[in-house]
Amino acid sequence: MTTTSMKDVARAAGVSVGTVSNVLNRPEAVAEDTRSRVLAAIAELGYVRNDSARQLRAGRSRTVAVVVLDVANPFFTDVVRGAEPLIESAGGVVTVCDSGEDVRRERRHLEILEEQRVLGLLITPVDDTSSSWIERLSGHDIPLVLVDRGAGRHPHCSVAVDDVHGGRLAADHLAERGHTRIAFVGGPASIPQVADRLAGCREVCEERGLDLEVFHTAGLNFAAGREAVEQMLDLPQRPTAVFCANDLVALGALQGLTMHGVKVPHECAIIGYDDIDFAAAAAVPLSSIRQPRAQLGRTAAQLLFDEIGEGRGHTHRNVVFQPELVARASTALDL
Amino acid sequence: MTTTSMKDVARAAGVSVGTVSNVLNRPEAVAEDTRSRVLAAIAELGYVRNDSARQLRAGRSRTVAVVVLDVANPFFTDVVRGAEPLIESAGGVVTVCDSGEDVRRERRHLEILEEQRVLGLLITPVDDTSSSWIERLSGHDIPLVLVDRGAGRHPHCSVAVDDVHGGRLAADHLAERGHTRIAFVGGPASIPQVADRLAGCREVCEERGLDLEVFHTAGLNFAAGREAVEQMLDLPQRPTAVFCANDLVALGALQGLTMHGVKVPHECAIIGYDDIDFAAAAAVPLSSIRQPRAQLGRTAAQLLFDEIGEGRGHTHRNVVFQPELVARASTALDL
DNA sequence: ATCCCTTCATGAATCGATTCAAAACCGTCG
DNA sequence: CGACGGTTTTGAATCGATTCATGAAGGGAT
Repeated sequence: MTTTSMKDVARAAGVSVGTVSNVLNRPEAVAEDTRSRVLAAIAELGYVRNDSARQLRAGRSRTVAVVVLDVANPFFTDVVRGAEPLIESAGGVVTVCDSGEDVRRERRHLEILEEQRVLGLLITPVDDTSSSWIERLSGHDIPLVLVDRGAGRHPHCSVAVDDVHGGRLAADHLAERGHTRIAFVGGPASIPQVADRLAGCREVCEERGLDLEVFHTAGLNFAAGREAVEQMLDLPQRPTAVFCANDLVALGALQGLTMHGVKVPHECAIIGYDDIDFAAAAAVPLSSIRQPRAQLGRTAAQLLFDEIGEGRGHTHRNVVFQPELVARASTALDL
Repeated sequence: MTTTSMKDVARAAGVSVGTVSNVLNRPEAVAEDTRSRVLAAIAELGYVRNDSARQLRAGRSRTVAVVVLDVANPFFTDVVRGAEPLIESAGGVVTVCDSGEDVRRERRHLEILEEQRVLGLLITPVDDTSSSWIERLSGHDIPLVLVDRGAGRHPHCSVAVDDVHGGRLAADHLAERGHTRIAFVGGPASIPQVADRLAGCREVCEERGLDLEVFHTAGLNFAAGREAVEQMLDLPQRPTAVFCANDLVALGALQGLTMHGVKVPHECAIIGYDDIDFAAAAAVPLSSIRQPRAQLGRTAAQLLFDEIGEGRGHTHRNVVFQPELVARASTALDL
């Protein structure tokens, strides 16, 4: 090994390792000239602290992991961006893990994070089967906050958005625009956000007596939306409006419809969910249900550090935000 | 601490710690019933390996870090997706660091990664001042591969796309569509990709005698594109075509122009760079210069593991891909 | 019964930083 | 000169997993 350790620095500076450690961690407790001698040795040798050793001693790492469903979805990157400043200013290091909406990938990440003894966790669980693993981490004293998801009866902090309400907003909006045959596109159904948004939509459809056709997809991405509309177009009685579980799906649907010559919104309206930046810039500016993305992240980080700070005697908090409708051309009455 | 260590497991199973370690790392070297006794104890106590201790002993972590300019840019998430499978199948753990096109953030990440003794690094450097830090890591035996960027005379592996050629492709295309007043939008100029794309564009403009107006932006994002066109519209002699340094900027520009009632492509054409999925789905489907995103990531990971495997006697390889033009409506002659 | 060989298990040494009780040092005052 | 108080420095113990030389146990063969 060519790696230089504290021992080498100590030797070069003619002091003990304890002193080198002090220079790094409590410089004020070291005499002026000793300190500069040590710093010189550090620079000279190009010494770099070994984080593994520090962590081993400390028993915890400084890492806060954010486990998201899809890093390529701007919704989640915005959530992460919202959380970062607070974490970093608290001396933490952010690491983002992408579960890809796959329980097995999620579990692999959680295993690794547990082995790494992370400081804490912000997680959007893939589905309900995630919870046993989450309880496990929590039982091993790893503080965590559920993101974009209520805690239900589980003993955790959480920040969520009322997805059922969001689903209602979308359906109400379509109903008010005169649509009576509605398609819902999204999946897998095991993802709570998908289920809730659909539930809200379904409530409204039943209350108002609208037809609802559900298209379940394998994922919440571009391709899924494009494929779903292909199926939809084969239907004898084609829906006149599509509610997509998120904006990526909606943009895919929009592209699919356009490719088949179906005019949006005249022949088929579309509404998405999340209101990512791309929604407003789409071929037909996309109506959507907006969630406070950055605020979700910021609040989650806040709750996490509250929990870390308060320790055992901590009372969990569950914050719920309300989504809002953003109406654009894709559901306009006429252009 | 409530954390259980190997010692606890050893005691519970009535064996030595060495044996527990063997069960975990070379199960075939342990007798059947001893092994199951140990595994039972592990399950019973809910024991979880301490990665810090492992790493300390091993001298390296299993983490491969990917340092990108902007995680919210689909270009980079696609590059990461391309690299992941290979890294994970080699037993590595991927961590993504976002420099946000900011040298200071980049440096902070590099410091931390060095302290963590990462296994290797895939990095898209922010600018040339990054290189001193990169040399430092490299000097400390951390293998790294430059991504989306040639190594120049630096002793590293790299995978890049010929950005000068890409810039030429874009400018040639606009020229062939009859444009003679061209705007370039992108920045900061210190980002090599931006500089190269501009250089290629400039070459063509000089060869063909086209007017070129350059708008430097502070970042390569949506907002930057929108703001740049605001300035452009104030010009007495407005350009008839815009070449944007990437698709995010182009989408922003498209939105800005549309908001001001400028018809694309009739009154102003736009061409972007990267050909992200959203480009094809834009308000006006965006012409762009396509790069092999996933392949960039895959190749980079491949080179990294080659270097790790070959050790000291490794010869660096520099792979360069060629970009290609994807013409869509945003530069169409007429609709 | 002896010797050899194979298969398993042991436990001490090691990685590098942190911590803290104890020691060293220095100036001052009685 | 010795005692004392305050400031610095020391060095051994510690965190938890891995490694490897050593040894024990079991099985055949002679």
